[in-house]
Order: sequence, then C-alpha cells, then structure tokens
Amino acid sequence: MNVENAQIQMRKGILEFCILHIISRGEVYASDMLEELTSARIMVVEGTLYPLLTRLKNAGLLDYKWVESSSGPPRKYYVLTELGRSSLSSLDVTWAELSDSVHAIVEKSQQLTADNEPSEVNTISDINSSQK
Amino acid sequence: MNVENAQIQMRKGILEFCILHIISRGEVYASDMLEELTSARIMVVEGTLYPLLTRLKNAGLLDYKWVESSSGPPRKYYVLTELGRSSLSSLDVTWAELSDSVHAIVEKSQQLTADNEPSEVNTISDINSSQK
DNA sequence: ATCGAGTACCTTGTATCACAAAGTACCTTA
DNA sequence: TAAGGTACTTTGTGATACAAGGTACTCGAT
Repeated sequence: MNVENAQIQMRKGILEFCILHIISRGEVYASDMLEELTSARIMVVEGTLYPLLTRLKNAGLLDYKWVESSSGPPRKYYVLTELGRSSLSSLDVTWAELSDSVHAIVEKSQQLTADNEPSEVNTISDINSSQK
Repeated sequence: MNVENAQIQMRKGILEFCILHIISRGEVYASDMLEELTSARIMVVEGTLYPLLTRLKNAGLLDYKWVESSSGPPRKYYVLTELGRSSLSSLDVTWAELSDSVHAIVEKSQQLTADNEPSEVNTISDINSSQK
C-alpha cells in the first residue's frame, strides 16, 4: 500500500455524494459529470461512473430520460428522485459531521507536534517493553 | 443502496488517514485507536482495524513493539516509521484538497438552489426528449 | 456509399477492502 | 482451575473501483 493507493481509497465513497450533488443542480449526462468532477480534481473514470449511476438508479435515487444529441449517440440525462433528494440531505449532514471529525483529528495532531517534544508525547505508562 | 450504505462508503478510505494521524501523536494500541475514532463518531470495528494495521505495517508505514500489560494480554504499540510520516504529509495535502473540492461542489449546489427557480436551472438545450 | 474518427454507454474480469463472526491466547479473580 | 475480561487474528462474504474491451450512433472525408 503506497500513498497513491491511499489517495484512491480516500476518494471512495465521496464520489457518490458528489455525483448526487451535481445531478441535484439539473439534468446532466455522464460526460457532464466526468468533466465537473475532473475539473474539481476528483478523478473518476467511465468504468467507475457508469456502474455507479446504474446502482443509484436501481436504488431509486435517480431517474433518467434519453435525449437525442445533435452530434452523436443519444444521452441519458439524469435527475434526482424525491428519494434521491432526501438521501442527499442526509448525506449533507453526514459529510459535514465527517469533515468536522477529521478536521478535529488533524488539528489535534498538529497542536501536539507543535507544542511538545516527541519525548513527552510518546511516553507510555506501563513499559515492561519486551521487543517483538 | 440506502443512505446508511452511502454513509459507510463515505467513511472508507478516510479511516487510514485518521489512523495514521492518531498514531503520529505517540505510541498507541488498537483499543486506543478504537476509542478515539469512536468518540470522533468515525465508527470502526475490530474486524476492520486489525487487518488495516497489518496492511500499513506490511507497507512499511508502521512499526510496533509488544508491551506487556498489567491487566491482560500483551499489546501491540504502534508508531509511524519515517515512510509513515512522509506518507501522512502527502495525505494531509490530499485531504485538504479533497475537502476543498467537495466543499466547492456542495456550495455550488446550494447557491443554485437558493438563487434560482428549478425551471431555469433544469433547462437543457437540445430537447428532442424521447422518454425512456 | 463506405470508412474513420468522435461520442456515449455498457460489460467483464481482477484486486481490494470493510465487516461479521468465530477463533486463539493471555491475564486476573474467585 | 474455572470464569470472565482483554487483545489480537483469521475466515468468508459481499461490495466496489478500475482497466480494458465492446457496442452503437453520428458526421465528415474520400
């Protein structure tokens, strides 16, 4: 496991939230979402997005309609269902809480490393300390 | 896929980041981490934490030593390696960027729903609109 | 008309991972 | 020495991100 892998992991699960938000603004199709997510540096590829949209559709959070394009094959334009809107509201709360929690954990670490020498912080009480 | 499932997904990948931060503050063992994460409302269970610690150890980000406990079996106290510290620094940046990106997406949606009637936002240009 | 390029959506196979549940092992107390 | 608590481990399952390849539609050039 390297840093890159961890970065990929970190993005997981937030994708769904972001996609719901983008769709909440109005009808969009997959390439619109890819463009917005990419420009927001939240990378996602076709092989991830399409199955995710299908899952959200099957879960009743999304609906779509086919729209003929003037330059290419027809597109699936997605919209949120009522269930999708209420789910997104819940996820807004979840994201706010999660973001706060992580922020608190990061802050706490940075305070400690700024205030103290490692020797004090790293002390543990019961050292009978048998090396592995 | 329900909201609860999505909330679980959202936490994934951030766990590793939080665990590295907690360990960065000094030597801790698994129960310490469980307690801190739980009190920060970032739920995680043994079956998730222990394999994750093993993965991070195998990746060279962590090291541990056995410490005898005065009341129970010995404990594995973890510390970050140098590689772990530099990885955590990278992840700090990743988290800051990701957090900002998501914030921007959420903000944009909230501005739109506050400023406009849905009719304007939801308009699409090329409607030959054949229903699915 | 046919070919190539561009666009859009879909599918398959692989590797990873969170989790539940059950297991192992150590220590203390009665 | 049995029971209960603590700590770490393992196994099996289901979900999922992704790479890679595939299908199908349109338009413009030859």
